Amino acid sequence: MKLSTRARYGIRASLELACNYGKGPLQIKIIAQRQEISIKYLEQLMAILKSAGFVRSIRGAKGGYILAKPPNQIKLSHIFNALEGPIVTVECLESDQYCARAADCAARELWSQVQQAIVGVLESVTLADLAEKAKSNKTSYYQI
Amino acid sequence: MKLSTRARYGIRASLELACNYGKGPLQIKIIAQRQEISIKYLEQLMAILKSAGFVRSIRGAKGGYILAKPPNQIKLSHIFNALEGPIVTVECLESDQYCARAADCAARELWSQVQQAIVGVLESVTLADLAEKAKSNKTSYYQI
DNA sequence: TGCATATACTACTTATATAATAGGAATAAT
DNA sequence: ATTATTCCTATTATATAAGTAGTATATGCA
Repeated sequence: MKLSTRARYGIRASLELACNYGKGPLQIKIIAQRQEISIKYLEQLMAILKSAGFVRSIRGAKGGYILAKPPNQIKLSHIFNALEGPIVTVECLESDQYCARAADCAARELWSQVQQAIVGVLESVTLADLAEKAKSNKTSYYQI
Repeated sequence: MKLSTRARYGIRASLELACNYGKGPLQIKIIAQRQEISIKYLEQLMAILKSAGFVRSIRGAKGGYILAKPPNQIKLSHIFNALEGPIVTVECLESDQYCARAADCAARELWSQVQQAIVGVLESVTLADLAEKAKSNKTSYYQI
């Protein structure tokens, strides 16, 4: 039950952008260096975040990425969802029709509770919350 | 963020055993049939659960598997842990020494919260709880 | 205009884990 | 003996993650 690097890197990159909000574009190169992520790999993650509407890109010299919305309007659940797909612990939770036994399934209820717990946390935190915490921490590191 | 079949199948199999508790051994064949799991694959999962001490096996004709402890003494977190390894959303949570920035890392805090949420649910439910729910549900299906 | 700096796009590669499948050995009941 | 069961080990297929690579396109600035 480990998270993929997609979600981890993507959220760390978004956090960099949140901390840089209002200060102009931030280059992939810089983010990759600070967060120790492969530039080429991060490119792909940024493309995902861009097509999901969370970031805007500015091409060419002095270009880079900026958040498309204020950090306090971006919930972690949104970013997570864009990078890893919907938070679904088991497929049968996606639809009542998936399995004939869904209505009476005790295991399904369990996974539903787990899923709700995860969603609950990610829904309750915005990029602004995270950025504030990162900035208030001594060394301003926010890596994983 | 999907669970592996290991955890899903393994918990459903354990639930079968919990529902059969006190009624003698239950054969893999039966469990596999009820839960629509490959017999050979389930064999391997039961081996894991056995070496983790949750089930006992009785070999030979009329043999099968029984829970090694009463269902109310087996938390779902224990079974999950045996099948999927420790519930750790990111590696850096396993030790403070993993990453120099751990102490001040905002992202790490987030994943820690998510992890706690998951663990919280799985710690709060026992096999007995699940079995009771399964039995009280109309059709006695507890699949997925 | 030309050069340096960025992102954009697409394809490829590699490693790893999951999810089985298969065959036969060992054990126990009748 | 025969049948039913678990036990053990090896193999394989598939998917996904994670990263690498190369080239095209856009922009700022001297």
